[in-house]
Amino acid sequence: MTEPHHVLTAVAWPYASGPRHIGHVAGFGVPSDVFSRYQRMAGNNVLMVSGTDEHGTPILVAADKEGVSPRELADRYNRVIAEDLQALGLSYDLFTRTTTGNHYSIAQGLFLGLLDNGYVFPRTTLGAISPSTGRTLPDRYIEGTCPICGYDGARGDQCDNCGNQLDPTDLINPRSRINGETPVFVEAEHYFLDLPAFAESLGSWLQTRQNWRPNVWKFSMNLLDDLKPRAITRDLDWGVPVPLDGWRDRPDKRLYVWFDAVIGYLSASVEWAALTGDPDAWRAWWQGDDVESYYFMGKDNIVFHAEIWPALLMGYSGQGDRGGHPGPLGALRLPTEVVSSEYLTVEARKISSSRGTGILVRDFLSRYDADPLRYYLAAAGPESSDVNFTWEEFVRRNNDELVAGWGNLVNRTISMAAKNVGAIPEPGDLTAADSALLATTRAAFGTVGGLLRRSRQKAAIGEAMKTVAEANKYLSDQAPWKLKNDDPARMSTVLHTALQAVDDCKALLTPFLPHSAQQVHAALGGTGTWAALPELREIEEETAVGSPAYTVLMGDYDAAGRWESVPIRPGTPLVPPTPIFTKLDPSIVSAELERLEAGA
RNA sequence: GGCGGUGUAGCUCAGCCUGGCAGAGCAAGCGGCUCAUAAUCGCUGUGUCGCCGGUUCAAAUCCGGCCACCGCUACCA
Repeated sequence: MTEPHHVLTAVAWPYASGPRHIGHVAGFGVPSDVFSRYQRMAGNNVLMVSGTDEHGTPILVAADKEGVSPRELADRYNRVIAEDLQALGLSYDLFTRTTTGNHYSIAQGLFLGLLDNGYVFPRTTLGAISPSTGRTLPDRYIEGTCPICGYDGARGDQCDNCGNQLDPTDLINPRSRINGETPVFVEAEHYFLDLPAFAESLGSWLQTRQNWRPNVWKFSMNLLDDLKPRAITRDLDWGVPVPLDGWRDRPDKRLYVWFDAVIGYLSASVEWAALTGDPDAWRAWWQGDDVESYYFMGKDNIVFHAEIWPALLMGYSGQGDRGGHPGPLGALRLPTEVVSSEYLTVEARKISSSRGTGILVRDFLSRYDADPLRYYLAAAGPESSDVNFTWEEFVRRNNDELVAGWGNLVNRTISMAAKNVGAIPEPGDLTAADSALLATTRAAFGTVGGLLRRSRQKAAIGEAMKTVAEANKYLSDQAPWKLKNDDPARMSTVLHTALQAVDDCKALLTPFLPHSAQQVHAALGGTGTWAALPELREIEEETAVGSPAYTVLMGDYDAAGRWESVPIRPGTPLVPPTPIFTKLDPSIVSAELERLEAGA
């Protein structure tokens, strides 16, 4: 791998039907940010993009329920979600939304490119329609009596009682779950993506991707066995218009939300380039020879990122089984890796059946800091299997690992140096123990970095915390507090060495804990920004859906710290620090459990 | 039904791809230190590695079968 190169971090788009819970950010948010921050520190050119996914039936249903327009609902939750992600310190180069004029035109451009290359075709299908609204009624919004087992609450796609898959036309007495009315089944013309026309090209591409997490790769390979054409338009009045004569102005035909949502990675990249004043800048992350792209999501999204999105990119680029030619934007690069997480459950044993309630990000951050949550999710997140979040474990990890391990190391080291020297002390000759500690922290940059490049984040933060333990052990062994009177020169050397180790640990932990890394940076006498944070910015633009302005998350992250041991400067003034992490009282566990039981 | 994942110490999990005396952290016990948010450092115990069978000199690891739980199954996004 030649460095520096261009790294696209493509983060799954949260659906703007409501506020998101910590399970969502465990799957896509924190892992993608840890990865991006590391890649930037390692000197690569990172573009991290995402946004809120704002089309589709669930948003219409939620909006109707509240008596607001879908746009108003999307506005509200776009704002809530963007603020939550900002509070977590997720370093998006652009977090935008799917209801921008730019996104509409890019999505339509991909549709036309695919049509032009023959990978999209029209077909008449029988679909369920809500008679009162004329909108497509997805299978899951239809319920009725199961024709197989007689269960009355069967859904249009599957019976929860007997587990059989159903077709909504099979149901006895079908009715809409939204308003109880009887759906009508009508023939309608829709466009389909010809997935079977990608069977060979997807298969040979996946064969080159065997370094993915094994479950993701196997799952993707299995999908190839049963590729069927998939509808990419719907009978809806909310979404991206279909860019064809006779369709464009129809209020009841839109691109299907999954189709426009995955295109968001590309449209957000283009939007970012336009916002930064260089409209072609996005091409470096989509068309260069040194491009790597990593897609972060929960496991329910594998099919879209390992199958459908690559098919769209191939089709547009003229690289499907039937060939073709690149669309107006040019040929586009396929994903380097699809990094999928499993699921985070919350207090599963105690709460599970009650209502499946989660913990909202906003709720969590109103009472606790972002870094302890980031720490928990990085150290104990659903990286390779489902994991269960418990408040007891959260308190333990915060108190015993963050506060007692890392926070205390920072505090004791800087306090001692500040009180006894008042500055970073000069080192004398290093003993074997001094050199060994520094060699350990320096080596950790290679170890931790290697694990992060391979999406092994739990192991990576474990290795970083191991260096913290080494530094604590070094202080116990060298006992600089005993040297104050007898050998002040040796004390200075020990403190210098320990402070250097703290500075190295700070760098190693920065991808995981940006907020506290910045505090440690300042406590060590550093100035300026070490770990940059995202900010909300207002964008003025006439969009296709009539909104004069919208909010995005952006940031300037390039000036931040480097992934290497940087020598500290003796003489830098130090003052006794204030603790960077807050110890939590164990009583919060029962308080939070009660809050959960109350069914927020 | 099909596909994928998970099952290892009291708890949370790593190890399995590439077989070699069963690991880490926490909790528990003992001791040291006192710079630090009573934080820290050292020592100590713990296992039918879900079950049954196979391959092998050797299996948590490879193969077959079974059980339990979780997820996906394409019109939720």
